[in-house]
Amino acid sequence: MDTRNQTTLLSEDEHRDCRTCLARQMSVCGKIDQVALGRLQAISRPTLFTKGRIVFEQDSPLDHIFLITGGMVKLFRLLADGGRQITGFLGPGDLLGGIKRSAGAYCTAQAIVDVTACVFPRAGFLRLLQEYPDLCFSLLITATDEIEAHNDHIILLGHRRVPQRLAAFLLVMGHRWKTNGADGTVVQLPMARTDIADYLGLTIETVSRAFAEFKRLGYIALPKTSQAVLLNLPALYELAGFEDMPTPRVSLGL
Amino acid sequence: MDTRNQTTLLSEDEHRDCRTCLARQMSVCGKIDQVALGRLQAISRPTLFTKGRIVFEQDSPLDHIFLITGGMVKLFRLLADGGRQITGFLGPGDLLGGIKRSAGAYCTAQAIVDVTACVFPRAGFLRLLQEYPDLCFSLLITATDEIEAHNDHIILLGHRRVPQRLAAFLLVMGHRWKTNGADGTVVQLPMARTDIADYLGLTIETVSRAFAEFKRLGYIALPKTSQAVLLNLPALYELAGFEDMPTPRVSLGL
DNA sequence: CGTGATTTTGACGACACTCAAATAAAGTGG
DNA sequence: CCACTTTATTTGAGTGTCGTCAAAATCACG
Repeated sequence: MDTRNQTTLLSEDEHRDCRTCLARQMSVCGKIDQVALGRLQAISRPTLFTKGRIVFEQDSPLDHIFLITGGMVKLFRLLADGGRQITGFLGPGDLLGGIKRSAGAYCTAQAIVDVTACVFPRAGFLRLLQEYPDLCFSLLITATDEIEAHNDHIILLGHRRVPQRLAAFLLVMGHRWKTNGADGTVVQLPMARTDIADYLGLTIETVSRAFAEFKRLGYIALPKTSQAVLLNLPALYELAGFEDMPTPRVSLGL
Repeated sequence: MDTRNQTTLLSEDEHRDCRTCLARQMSVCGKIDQVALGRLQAISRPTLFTKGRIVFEQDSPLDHIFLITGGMVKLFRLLADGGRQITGFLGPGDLLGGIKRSAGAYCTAQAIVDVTACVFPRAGFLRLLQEYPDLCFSLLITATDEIEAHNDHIILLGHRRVPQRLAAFLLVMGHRWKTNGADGTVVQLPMARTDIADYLGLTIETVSRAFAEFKRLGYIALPKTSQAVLLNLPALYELAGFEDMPTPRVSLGL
């Protein structure tokens, strides 16, 4: 995969004003007053990360904070034994970067499609955090939301078998990345099978077989490998163990 | 197990002043100024939860916040299929409760030994959070620490086999609950095998077999079922995949 | 259209789960 | 304090799910 430095600043006309930003309505910057928002925008640099680009790398310094406005990023940690655990897929509205630490990122962040993000210098962002308690509180809520999401993932890995894991994955993906107008039954899967496997704690073969089984049962269709159509939502909900979908939230990547 | 209401306020002489509290040096209350600390102590009710007592229950309102000063609590979530995932074991310095929500606790918290805790009314605690940004920021750091700890747990469940999981569990337990003077080679295990199993995503039989195998290999000794002595730390570190132990931190339970 | 990477399918084996029984520990009442 | 009950843990035997290894098919890209 191409991981060359393909970071570019977006030109002025591409740099939408915060007031018209789609990500804002769901993210932390949508929960602060005009003054704080102005200060935030003043230190932000809208940036494009092309597909495959490493946003930041595990164990390397983290001097920036990123607020994703478009595209998708995967977070993963490489293990000593050569394994790889993907800890999350992040999209519009999600925050990632050095909120906690300026050195030794816990994991690597990589764009799986072209990604646009507001980039803040860590120092400036933390200064705003001190000046605007609302922003700090908003981040605290985001962080506790993230802990809850991680708890769901822990349950998935600790107590669910293959079909249950894939069903939950498809439903969450369809729900969180619902594109305007879509009802969540057409799920875009921009990540590779390897990524899904490493996210669900499985092998690619097992993931592939699970997809095939879902097709055979008529639960889904796969017009493309990167696109699933959910044909039997009740069955998938049943498998995933969802009574109702979790309320929309934003993630906080480290 | 006895889960009757055995909550009692500690008498005045048992209620140690914050200035002499052992938990304070590691917890959030150790990172705020004297004024904020005074306000915090003013609304705190030191409370005893006897062994087996439910501190709060999954899906029930959460009108309090708890700061553990002694003992150990387990957090778990009951699943629709009858399963149970333990998401964490909390001890002195750890926070739990309704920081995010006043209704619908994510999981149940239960004392596995007698537990002492400072109990704060949620409303009052949140008010202090707004008035003292330092406290809010301190909690944010605690929350991001917790996210990182959950990431470790996700890796454990997603990519580790049985011996690796148990080795990691024993080392973390020995490290985090190190009693004064001890070097972390004598590990207290106040939780049942079932709890360890549900924490590590295994069955009790598998956990028991793993303990037996570690004994056979001379890695550990089990003077009592609730106490392990680590005899071969290098081997356990190797298995757990730890280069060095994570730095001490406090947890944040929801 | 051809090349390389990704995904799918197949055969086989191992690790961890299930079921079942024995042993050990903890709690209870005389 | 001891016999008894109950609960927790250990040990054993057999099974199934998912991982491993290998090859074929499909997809992406120039």
